[in-house]
Amino acid sequence: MGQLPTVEDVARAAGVSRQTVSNVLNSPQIVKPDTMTRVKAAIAELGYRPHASARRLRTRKSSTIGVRLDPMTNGISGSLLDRFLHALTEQAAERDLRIMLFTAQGPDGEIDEFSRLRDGADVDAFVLTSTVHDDPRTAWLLEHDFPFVTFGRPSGADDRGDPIHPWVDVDGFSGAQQATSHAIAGGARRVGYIGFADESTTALERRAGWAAESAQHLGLDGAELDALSLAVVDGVPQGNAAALHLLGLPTPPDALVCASDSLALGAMMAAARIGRGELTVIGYDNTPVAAAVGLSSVDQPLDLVAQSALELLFGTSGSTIVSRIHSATDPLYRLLTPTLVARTPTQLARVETSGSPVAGNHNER
Amino acid sequence: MGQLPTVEDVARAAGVSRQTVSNVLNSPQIVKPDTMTRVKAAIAELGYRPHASARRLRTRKSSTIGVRLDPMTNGISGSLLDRFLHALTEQAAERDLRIMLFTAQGPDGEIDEFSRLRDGADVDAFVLTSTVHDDPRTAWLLEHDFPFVTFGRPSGADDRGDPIHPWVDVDGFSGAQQATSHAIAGGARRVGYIGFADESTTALERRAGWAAESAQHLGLDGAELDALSLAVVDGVPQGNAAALHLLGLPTPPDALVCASDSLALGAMMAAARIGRGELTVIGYDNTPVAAAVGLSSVDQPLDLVAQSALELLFGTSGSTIVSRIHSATDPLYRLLTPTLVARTPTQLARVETSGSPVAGNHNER
DNA sequence: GGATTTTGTTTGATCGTTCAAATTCTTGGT
DNA sequence: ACCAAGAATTTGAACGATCAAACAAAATCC
Repeated sequence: MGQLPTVEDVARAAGVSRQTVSNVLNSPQIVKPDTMTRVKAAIAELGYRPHASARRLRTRKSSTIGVRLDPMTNGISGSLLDRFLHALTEQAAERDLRIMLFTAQGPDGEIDEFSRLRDGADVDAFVLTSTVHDDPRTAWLLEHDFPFVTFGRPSGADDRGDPIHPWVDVDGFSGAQQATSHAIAGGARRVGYIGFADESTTALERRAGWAAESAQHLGLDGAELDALSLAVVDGVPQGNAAALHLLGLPTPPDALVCASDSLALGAMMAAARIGRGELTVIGYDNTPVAAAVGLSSVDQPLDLVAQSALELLFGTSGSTIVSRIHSATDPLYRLLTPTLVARTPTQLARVETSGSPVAGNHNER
Repeated sequence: MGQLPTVEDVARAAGVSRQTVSNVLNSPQIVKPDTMTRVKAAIAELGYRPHASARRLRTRKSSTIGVRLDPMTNGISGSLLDRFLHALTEQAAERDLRIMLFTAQGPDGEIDEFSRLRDGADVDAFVLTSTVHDDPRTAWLLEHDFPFVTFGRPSGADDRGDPIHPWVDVDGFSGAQQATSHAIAGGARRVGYIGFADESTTALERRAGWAAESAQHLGLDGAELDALSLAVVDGVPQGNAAALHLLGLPTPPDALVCASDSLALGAMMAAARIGRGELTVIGYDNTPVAAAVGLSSVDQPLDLVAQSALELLFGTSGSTIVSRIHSATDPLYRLLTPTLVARTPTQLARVETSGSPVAGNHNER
């Protein structure tokens, strides 16, 4: 077994020319059925596979998508992006696309990498995650007219009517609304909300979803809603503290909707501790932790997000970049709807049944 | 701005030949300082970057490492592999290597992908994770003489004296030992252990580390150790149940070492519920969850794992595969030592101080 | 100083594929 | 039967880089 077989070898074995072999692979419709089978047999027998780099050199496309691996571990919810990466890799495989990872220090470093990967013809497009307002990365890519999609809508702009670039996102309004609705269906009359302190679209949307549902079905006004909600930094301790605060109010909430599973986990623990283990707590992102502790959570359809992202770049099938003109029938974005995964808290449910709530205790040292 | 510049363009601009430009990039030491600067200036001015695919075609190397993205989300601990992926990507970037992801259904599908990526010259080597006993993947790669490293030692074989392939692993014995030692230092006299039910090297090692430390410093014999330990499937509910069992014994343990953070989280909750919130519980893998709930945990040095993996493939520097001959001075494996991250359970500790209000601000609007 | 090595640079060939144009084979109409 | 038009296939060139060998220039030797 010396060299790997090339088109030349296959051609000789099948008694045809190079180009016909190439046609069998790339333009099957123009080759006669007869020779088709003959060539295919030769390919199978020799175990031929096209040399990816040679093809890329000639066609000037890499069939590869660049994705930056975010250096910061975003705590529990960080796994969301990892799950997205999984989904993207799988969806990409179905189109014979590959995912190439890279890292970079800050936005400037990332733009450097963009430039390097573009000039080296390493990737055909980028998928960006965790974009921010006025992101310099999207600006650079737009300026250099290089294909990309973002997971997360461009904040601030008119992202629906006239999006400045393709994006995919999951409707946070709907997610929070569903969570709230579920709490109400479970008998809650006052649903509290623990959200993010930042001004991101995500943060605003989710709170708005909770507020709208609460206003419509529980008849709460703005002031009451403000009293029932808190905006904090994401994290378990923060969720814990926030829940303790809300539950300590004169008229405390009888359910809690949280903007992340981290916050929800903290809230869950707080509730259990002060003897309110029965309290409905709903998280967001449906992370493994939520599944592990039996926490209801809003699930983002990451498979669909990945699929939609590829559709925006490559069309409904194939692996060739489509230059997209924004049209009414075929918008430049996809807004997907999340679903609520309802769970019964296996862990903490036992707390209430096992009698007295625990006064947890000091750890020495 | 028409075409991207090529070596030809740079050569013309600098008044030299193609090859000299190539030498400046690949063999800087053989080119005269004078022309060197001239060529470099031309490169900078034209913004030239080598075309990766063309180079790959000629050199028959891709400077790319293939990594399979495991389809199953391994619960809380699954993020360990994601963190490894981050580390690997960063380490690879320092050597101008890239990571290419792929997915596959089962070992056979993965071998298919190996074959495809190898034949297409897409990757120079593979990094394998979560290998199993008699793994067909390593067998295939060895048979086809394709470079690879595994994260995780080949179980069963004489992995140290005469390893059948390069591997990197983290010493589970030491990790469990450190965890146990830490518990003893905290005053524990009977340290319980909740481990994995499978027969993997990992499972055996970690238990052995705990057992050795307990035997040496607490004077426990085999029977006592058996009574203090339990082997279960990984997961929060399992950890919970196991902890309840152990803590319900006539002479219960006064600390628990667990083989994963999932188990530890379950154990922690169980302890808190039955009024033993002060119980020392130690997890494994130092996942975000552990950090979030303030759980001491054994941290695997994933940066070092990644770095070592690349060293085994490419030597101490550079991006060219080295065919390695096993020698005593330069072993074919790396066994790394984990470290214990000691934490005080922030969540449960805060209960006792109980009063302190919320850190977050109210949401205005 | 001339022969010999060392060092630096250039030229043709090549990697494996697809494109573009040229060629041969089919088909069908009159 | 003939010729035009289409279908199927073949041939030369090109993608952008590096390799190998040839060449020119400078440094070393006796």
